[in-house]
Amino acid sequence: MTQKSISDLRIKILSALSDPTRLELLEYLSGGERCVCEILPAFQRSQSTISKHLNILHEAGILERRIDGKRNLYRIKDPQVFDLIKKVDEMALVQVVQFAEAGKILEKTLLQRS
Amino acid sequence: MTQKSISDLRIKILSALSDPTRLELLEYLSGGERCVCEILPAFQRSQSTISKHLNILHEAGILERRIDGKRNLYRIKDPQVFDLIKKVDEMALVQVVQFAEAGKILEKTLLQRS
DNA sequence: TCGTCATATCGTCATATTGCAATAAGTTTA
DNA sequence: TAAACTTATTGCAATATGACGATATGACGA
Repeated sequence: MTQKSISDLRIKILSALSDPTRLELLEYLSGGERCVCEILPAFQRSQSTISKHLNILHEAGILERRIDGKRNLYRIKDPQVFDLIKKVDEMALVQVVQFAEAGKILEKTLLQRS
Repeated sequence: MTQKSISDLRIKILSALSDPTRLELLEYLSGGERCVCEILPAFQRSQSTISKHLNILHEAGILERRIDGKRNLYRIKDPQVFDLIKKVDEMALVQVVQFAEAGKILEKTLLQRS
């Protein structure tokens, strides 16, 4: 049976989110359930690549899949994932701001010297 | 100059967190600033491996490094990282619970059939 | 200045990940 | 049942990652 320890799961979730295409997929699916046929034209990737990315998100328990006739529909399973991404963005933003401030201080220093 | 787009940064942050050793390092450092010489004996990994992991966390802006004499001290730079990990754990927990519940339902069904 | 301590960095191997084209599998339609 | 659709899966090449031992670097003490 598949081991489902919290530690393994959190690595799985974090790894699933560590890819730009997959983050874009989540953003796309934030608009609601979509079938692969709708997703494909929205992304500049091969069908197999998109399918695999969707599967990785599904395996991580982030997406849910539903089959309807010949279509496979994916949707966000746990919206908490967006809180998580928001948190990451906050952290990233702090760094961008710090970087910008460092630039200003450098600029000021150079001006004072001149 | 290093490009610092939010998108790149969030992938960097998420990738940095997608490794069990690095998550353990963060937990270890939640106790406060520690030098590498203290960290090493607490982990079953080679010195070069730990050093690299610390550097990845540093590059992602999660750790801060301070040199004091011949020692290198690392500490958590942005404690928000723990909120983030907590959020991941919540998501992981939901899945574990769902998994357990599914097991119970299965069990109940089997009992009813017998 | 030499040796030692503490740590980073390099070179290398094994493994994982990502991307694509090709193919398979399951549904619907003719 | 065959053909057409839709999507997953497979097989590979290219690249990234993680681990380790070996080596380099930088600070301190003798």
